[in-house]
Amino acid sequence: MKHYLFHENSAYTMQTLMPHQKKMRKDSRLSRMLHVLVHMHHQQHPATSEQIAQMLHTNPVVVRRTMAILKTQGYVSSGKGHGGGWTLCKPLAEISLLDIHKSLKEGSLFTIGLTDEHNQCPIEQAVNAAIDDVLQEAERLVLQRFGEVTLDQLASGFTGPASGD
Amino acid sequence: MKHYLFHENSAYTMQTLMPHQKKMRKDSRLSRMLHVLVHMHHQQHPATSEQIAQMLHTNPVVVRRTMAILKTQGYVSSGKGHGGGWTLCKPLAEISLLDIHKSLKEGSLFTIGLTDEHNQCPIEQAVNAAIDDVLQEAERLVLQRFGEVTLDQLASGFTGPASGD
DNA sequence: ACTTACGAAACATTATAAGTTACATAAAAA
DNA sequence: TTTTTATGTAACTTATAATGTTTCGTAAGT
Repeated sequence: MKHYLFHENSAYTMQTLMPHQKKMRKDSRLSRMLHVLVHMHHQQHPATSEQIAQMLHTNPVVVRRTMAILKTQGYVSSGKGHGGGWTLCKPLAEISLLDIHKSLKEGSLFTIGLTDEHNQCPIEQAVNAAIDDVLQEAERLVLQRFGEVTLDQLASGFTGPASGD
Repeated sequence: MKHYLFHENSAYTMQTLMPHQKKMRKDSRLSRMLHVLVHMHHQQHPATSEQIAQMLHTNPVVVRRTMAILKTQGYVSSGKGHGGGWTLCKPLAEISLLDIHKSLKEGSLFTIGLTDEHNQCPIEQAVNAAIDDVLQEAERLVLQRFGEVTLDQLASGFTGPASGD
């Protein structure tokens, strides 16, 4: 038989019912990599993982891990030893947000998931179809918009015509 | 000094560089609750957490936890003891996907996050603004679409005019 | 040779939905 | 009244993926 420790402050009800924002650990690799790539364009010499890590407030291993992905896609190259580091391989104008997003092979864009889709229940299927329709449409929109923005636009502070909304 | 055990199969490189889909634990509460609400409409007597749990392939506590949120919003009520359980309080036609989505107070819709937004770096700000613009537009789309679908439409297998696309 | 920097493995941390166990409480039935 | 049924809730566990960290190997330049 288990022994439970009970605290005075109610915990779960707070977390479940109270209207506060949840803060899931998000995938910030896209944001980070875009930031890095634009910076790289502004300097002539290679950027070391150490320097990039300081810029991103993280550590060099995390930087290498993510940059390695972009390397396989040909967006950056790396050099070892003195004077080594990361170098941009393409002009910013030829890299879109979509390119980097796809390179990072992030999983689903959404935190919302469907229930088991192999279920035979027609109601569940209708529910899943309805949600999925919407999410797929939204994803298409995101990918399209990402494809329209190239990194040179970010470099000059230009964020697109819909910026102000 | 730490001692490391090295295995034969390379692990990290596989996970980081190989193009396989990631499968994060998603928030399936929306899908589950919609499923439940439509089912509830099709039966006259209250549904117990136990029955619902079997339908959703989970357990009663998870059901109560999520249903409790919908209860605070007036979509369902609960009764204790014999003949108790959960009862639908509104006609399906008056409940939209958006209503339930908002009730669940899910955090950000997206798995993509921005890097620290208080940073002064104009490049980072431009990057974040560009990503955020797109995500906000996509979120507006999702909320709008969710608002257009009511649960009675799901009950009859109707998933909206954009279904086939 | 020495230093620098990437490459990579192994492990730790974090955050959140989901899952689970335990017990209290209320309501209907026996 | 006692028993059974069912919700209410706390506390704890698990699963998952990005992130963080330590350590060692390796290549390249000084």
